[in-house]
Amino acid sequence: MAGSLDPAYHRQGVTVSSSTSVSIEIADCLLREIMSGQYRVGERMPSERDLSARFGVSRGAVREALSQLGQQGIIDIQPGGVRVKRLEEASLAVLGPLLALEPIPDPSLVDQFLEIFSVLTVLTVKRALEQADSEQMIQLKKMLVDMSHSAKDPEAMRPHWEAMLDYMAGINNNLVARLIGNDLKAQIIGQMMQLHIQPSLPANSGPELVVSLREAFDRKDGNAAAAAFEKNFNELRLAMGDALEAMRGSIKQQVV
Amino acid sequence: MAGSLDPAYHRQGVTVSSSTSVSIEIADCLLREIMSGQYRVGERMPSERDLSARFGVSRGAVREALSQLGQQGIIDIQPGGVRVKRLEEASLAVLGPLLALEPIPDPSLVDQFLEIFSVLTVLTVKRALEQADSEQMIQLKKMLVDMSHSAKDPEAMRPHWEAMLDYMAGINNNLVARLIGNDLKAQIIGQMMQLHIQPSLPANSGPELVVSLREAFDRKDGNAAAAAFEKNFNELRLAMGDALEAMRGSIKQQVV
DNA sequence: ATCCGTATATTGGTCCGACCAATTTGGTAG
DNA sequence: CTACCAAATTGGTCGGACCAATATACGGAT
Repeated sequence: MAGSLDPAYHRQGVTVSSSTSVSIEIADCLLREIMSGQYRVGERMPSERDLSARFGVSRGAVREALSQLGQQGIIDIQPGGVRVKRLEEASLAVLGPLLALEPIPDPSLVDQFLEIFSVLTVLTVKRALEQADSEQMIQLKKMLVDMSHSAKDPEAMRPHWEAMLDYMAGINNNLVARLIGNDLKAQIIGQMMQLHIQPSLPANSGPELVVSLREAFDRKDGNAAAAAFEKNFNELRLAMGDALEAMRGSIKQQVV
Repeated sequence: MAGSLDPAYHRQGVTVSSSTSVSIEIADCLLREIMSGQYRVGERMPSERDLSARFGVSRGAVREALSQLGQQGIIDIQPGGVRVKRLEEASLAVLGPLLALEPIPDPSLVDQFLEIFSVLTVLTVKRALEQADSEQMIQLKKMLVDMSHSAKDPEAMRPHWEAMLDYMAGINNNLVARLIGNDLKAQIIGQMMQLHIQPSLPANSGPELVVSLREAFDRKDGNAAAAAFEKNFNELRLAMGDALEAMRGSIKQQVV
């Protein structure tokens, strides 16, 4: 029974998005098995043929699944056998699947993500203000005005928040930072949205950010603007931690 | 002829590592075509069947190649057709192939990488010293002593440098930072090593780092240690830029 | 008993041909 | 011009087959 993939499960799918291909399911299942320590690091995994037999799918599907895990850097796939690598050797692409393993994302992992995201954002903001020309500064101030209109409502403010950071990322044309940001957003924020996790920020958080940014923009002070965002991120980290802990507490109710 | 993959090319391979599988070659070729703007963003690419016919390989191989590019986030692969995405939407995994497209890595891209790597390292160092227990501090000081013995030779110092950062990454157990670091190292540093790019740091760079770190370690001052590494990174960025420019200048000689 | 080289078995990489389901596309009727 | 429907296209999967590289087990030499 272990690891079998009966048609019913295949059709249904756990979440609303039932458009999971077989290979993705296999990859997810294998990732779970690896993370549960079922295969020791460095040890050989079952062959593609064995896996295809065990899951009742074709070898091609298993192959695609293994290819995904290989690109995520959690297995080393070579002629002669597939070997499990240490998690520390993996690629950033494992983060998403890793968080998806449990219904509630690991709070510490989310906090780690936010810390990194904060640092990258701070750098982007700093550089953006340093490099912005007068026209871009006008645009930024314009966006800040739009943002100020919904500063009291964190949920309504977020689109403006994201738009401004995206615009700044465009000014500070650092492709590496952008790519990392894409990965982090795609892998984590997407899941948080799916779970409807809405951390409750302090009521004065938004207005304070707007005020600090206005001042920083007027002086074209990158460090000040960066500090404002950093403060905002720190508040977000605290709120997110509380929100996740709250969800953890209420999960038993859902199970019943 | 365009885009064909004759057996001779397959056998030979450009670099020393001739163990490139067909699917990887296809992926590389397609990436070049995409980056050269051959397919407009959002537009449909040739079908898997067309590509397999054009390259003279099986559809399975093309499929694996497309799967790789899909995981790198540069194409969106759905039933109905494969579409090209914007580079800004891609994943961090494209960095390696992107740098490998040209014989000499793009200096500005390398500098962007170093800036990000610097920021992440600074954070890691700061947190590591904040969280280190007494035993770990002893180990750090021990590593610093080893480092000081080869401080004058940048090349001999690098292993100690990496070992210390790796140990600090272990103390500051931030998996996200670690995974990003893995990706960046694997994708960029590997290629730099392969090209034997050795930026010439200022002679006093190493000793200065050692002195600053010793002082910071004694005070268990994370900010000071982080600042020392940041200074070191800034010097590295300058030196790396010079080295790459020099290589760019001498490349014409190689071509002749 | 230990070590080492060879032969066999296993494994990943590729190929071919086929079918299905979803999407796209084009045309047709309103 | 729009809305809708049917055919063509496309990705996803399947099964079987062969090859080259690797791993493993066996047998001989020390």
